[in-house]
Amino acid sequence: MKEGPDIARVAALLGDPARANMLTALMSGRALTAAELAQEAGVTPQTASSHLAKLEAGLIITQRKQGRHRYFTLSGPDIVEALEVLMGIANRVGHNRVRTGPKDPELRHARVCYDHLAGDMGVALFEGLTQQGLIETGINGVALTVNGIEFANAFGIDLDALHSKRRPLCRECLDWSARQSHLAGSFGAALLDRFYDLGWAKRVADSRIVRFSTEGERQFRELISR
Amino acid sequence: MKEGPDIARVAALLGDPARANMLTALMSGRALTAAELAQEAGVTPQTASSHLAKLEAGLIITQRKQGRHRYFTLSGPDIVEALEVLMGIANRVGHNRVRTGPKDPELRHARVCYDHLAGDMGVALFEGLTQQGLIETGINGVALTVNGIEFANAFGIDLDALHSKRRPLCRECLDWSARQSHLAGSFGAALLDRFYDLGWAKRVADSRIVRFSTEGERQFRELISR
DNA sequence: TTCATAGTTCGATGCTAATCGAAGCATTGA
DNA sequence: TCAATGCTTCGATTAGCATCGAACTATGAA
Repeated sequence: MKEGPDIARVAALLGDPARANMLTALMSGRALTAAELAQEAGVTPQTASSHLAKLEAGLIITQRKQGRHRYFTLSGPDIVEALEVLMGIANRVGHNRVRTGPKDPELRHARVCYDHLAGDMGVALFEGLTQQGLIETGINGVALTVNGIEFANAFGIDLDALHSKRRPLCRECLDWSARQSHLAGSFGAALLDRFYDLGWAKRVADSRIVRFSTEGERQFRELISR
Repeated sequence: MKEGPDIARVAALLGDPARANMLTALMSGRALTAAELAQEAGVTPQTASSHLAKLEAGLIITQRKQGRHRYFTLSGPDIVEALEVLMGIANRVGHNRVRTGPKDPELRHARVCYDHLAGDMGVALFEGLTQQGLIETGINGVALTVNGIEFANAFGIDLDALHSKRRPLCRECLDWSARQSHLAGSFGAALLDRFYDLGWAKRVADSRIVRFSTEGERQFRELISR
């Protein structure tokens, strides 16, 4: 027989559309209930239950019972890493889900993509940071420059805390509405969190829309065009 | 509906045992023929052909026709990355088969992981440097100690030049054959470069194997056990 | 107790995909 | 030209698994 870690078993667990949808929904780090995950995946609760049982048996996710809810989370940062690498490959080889996107202008303007900013604002952020020499795109992907590290600290982002995670700091993510890159990875996520904290933007409930306040958007524009 | 890269499609391609075996065989960097891959996967040539067609259609591998042979290679370094991450997960969750890591003993001994040294030699390097107090592992990752800086200068590594790059100087990287850490980051890469320069080791063409000369390995052992 | 909500288990169904034998191309060498 | 090798295509079989309706368990609230 063959030797080595059984990657097929793990990959097969990620290789079902319903399960992949659930897992990407969990990438935000938030714990979600079985019902929420079922809706996220577009399947009935029974089907979701079966998938969740498989993912748990495979130690991809863990669950925590609380009252009559069951909260699921990814079992470790390596799962996030795997999902991000797979997203990168899917982008490269052009395996994108093509759906005639909702024409909702707010969604096109600013929305969350897992846990970071996407849409026109996300693309603007990526371009602004690049223009200012704060991030650089090389053969190994995107990375913070020395100036970028300074910028992050000044903006109130604890890079050490992010570094300690296994997840890559910066990563490109193809924007489906703008067809350009926006910034993913733990730094991308931290930036969006900071925008929330500063009160520049809020997430609209039950939607992927990120709504910037007038003042918030002004300050955001200033930040990326400094 | 959903947006974004279609992870499931890519993961499903990696999620079949036969295909996963083929892909891991290709991780060595060598181009292999359809027949070799069939044997590696333990399936008949017909079945292998079908799998290879799928992998090629999914742009996971590429083929090169040469005479009546067809040589297959992975389509990019991101595939290697994905396989390594998946191996890490499989290890963590205990989805193992008999032995870990690459089959080829030379690959297990010393190979490149992107641009730094991995395998038994890589792990030995990491341990040796730690033992001598040249690097230290803290909550924020690995860092050079004062003695380590001295060591680096004495060994002919220009730390200032490395510092100017945006890439972290030291970084831990889990070795998938030895299941222990080896040293990545720009310092890890610089060390390997230095080994090449000193003639201690050479990279084997069309492969990830790093081959140390007898004398080179002796000096390497001395360096890390001083 | 009774009802509502959250989630699971069971069973049936239907689809997909892996597998291999047999036959078919294509290339090379004699 | 013929034979051998390397690989693919075709067809049939099989097995696994995703899916959902229906029924069941568990928790909480009235």
